[in-house]
Amino acid sequence: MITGPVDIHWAPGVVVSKSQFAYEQLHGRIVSGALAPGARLVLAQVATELGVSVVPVREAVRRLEAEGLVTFEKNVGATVSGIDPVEYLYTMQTLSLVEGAATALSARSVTAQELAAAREINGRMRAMLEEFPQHFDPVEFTRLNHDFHSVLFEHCPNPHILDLVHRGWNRLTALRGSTFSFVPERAGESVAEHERLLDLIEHGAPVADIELAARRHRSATLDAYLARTAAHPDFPTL
Amino acid sequence: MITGPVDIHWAPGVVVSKSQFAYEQLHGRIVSGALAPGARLVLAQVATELGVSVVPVREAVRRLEAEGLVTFEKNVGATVSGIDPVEYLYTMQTLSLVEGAATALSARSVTAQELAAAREINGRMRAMLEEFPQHFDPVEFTRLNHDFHSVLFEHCPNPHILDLVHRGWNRLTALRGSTFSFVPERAGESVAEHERLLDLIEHGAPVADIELAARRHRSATLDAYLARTAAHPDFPTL
DNA sequence: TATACGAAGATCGTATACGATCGACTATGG
DNA sequence: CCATAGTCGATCGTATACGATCTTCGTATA
Repeated sequence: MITGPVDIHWAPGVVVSKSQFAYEQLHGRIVSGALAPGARLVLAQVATELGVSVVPVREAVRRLEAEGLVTFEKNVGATVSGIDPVEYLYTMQTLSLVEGAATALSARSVTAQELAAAREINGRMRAMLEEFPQHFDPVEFTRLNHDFHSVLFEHCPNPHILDLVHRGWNRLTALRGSTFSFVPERAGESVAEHERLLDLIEHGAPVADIELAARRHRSATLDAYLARTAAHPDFPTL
Repeated sequence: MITGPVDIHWAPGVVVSKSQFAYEQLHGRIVSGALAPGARLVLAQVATELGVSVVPVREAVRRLEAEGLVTFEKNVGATVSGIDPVEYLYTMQTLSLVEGAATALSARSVTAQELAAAREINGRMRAMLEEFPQHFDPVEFTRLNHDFHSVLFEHCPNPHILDLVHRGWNRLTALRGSTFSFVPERAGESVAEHERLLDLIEHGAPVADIELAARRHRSATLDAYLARTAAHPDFPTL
């Protein structure tokens, strides 16, 4: 048996530890949906599958726990996190906050090409609604939605805020599936709001306006969700 | 030698694992300043001191790394994080964002007693400035400042946001020391801004106004810091 | 039948062992 | 004297071993 680090060679010259390898494997499978919420992660079993020992796996699982993708219970084990309505509310509200900020902080750095790319993506989203309204695919629509917003916040110069945005998106897409499967009525409004957001950015609107627009855009989706479930109507909002 | 979990009995009925124990020990020593930025954390050495083996210590260190209190370099080791001007900027900006939100979300839940307590704390801060201006103690002033703000954001109903606020404060106080040692000129303005913030909350001002006031209060301190260092004058702000 | 008790299996938490890696120091050649 | 290659010690990364704990399931008893 091989012992020691045995660094897996990733790209030429790049080596990753086994715990990093285990983390990336599990993270990928959770975010991609291959590991669905509720799936149990038995350390020894995962270790065997990945061809490493339990120690790196354990470390990977703890990292995933810190990101909210996995729930770890003492002396019991790890499962891929579920996300109940309350957790959904918390996560969406937090994402609304940090994504609004990231979008505003990025606004001045978005290039004309990127703006055009975002418009093109939004055009495809609109086309999905107008041309094939009877075959609306919420999964694909949600994916495009992610790509659209990525363009707008990826230039965020504050890596802490950007990291929080990524974590929020990961949690939502991995644990909740496609947003627009839950609130399809938001699809049309989203496309229109995207257009307004692009205009604000293009015309160099005050960053405060951009932040508010991006924030509202997301919290409106949360409101639509809450209206459906009628849960926590008195939860304070911003 | 004792092996196995050996759960330390904390309070009656409460048991914590050794990795939790190690985490709490290290976290406490870092936040309290007993372990200063730059201090090396040699796993085997820490393990001996705490009376556990290296595995739980390693896990604790990784948790601290995720919180930004420790820097862990592959195959080299862990050190208590320093915080350079750029990191300070990132952290303050993020804290400005989440603390503003947490304060606004808490505003409606703050009781009259708590409001009075906050006023009392702010009164002591004012007294420090007015009565003994020649013996201004920035450390004590910073502590009171923390207590003041804690009252205003601790009711935040969104635990994710509240957690981010705590992490931000921890990072700043542990790694940077007392804020008002760096920008003593902000002390007087802070007391005045606190008063305005309390008034807004007491009179039930719109949460958006409260959020903005709380956010500005913090970002003004950041601005004062940046004015001193003259670093990154073009960094985008909210 | 329902409940309480207890034993067995699965799984976790931790200790220990050891190869792998990095940084510093030393030696050697230019 | 400086640069470069080689060696050594300190420390990390991972594998393995094993006691501790939780859950489950069967059995006895009211």
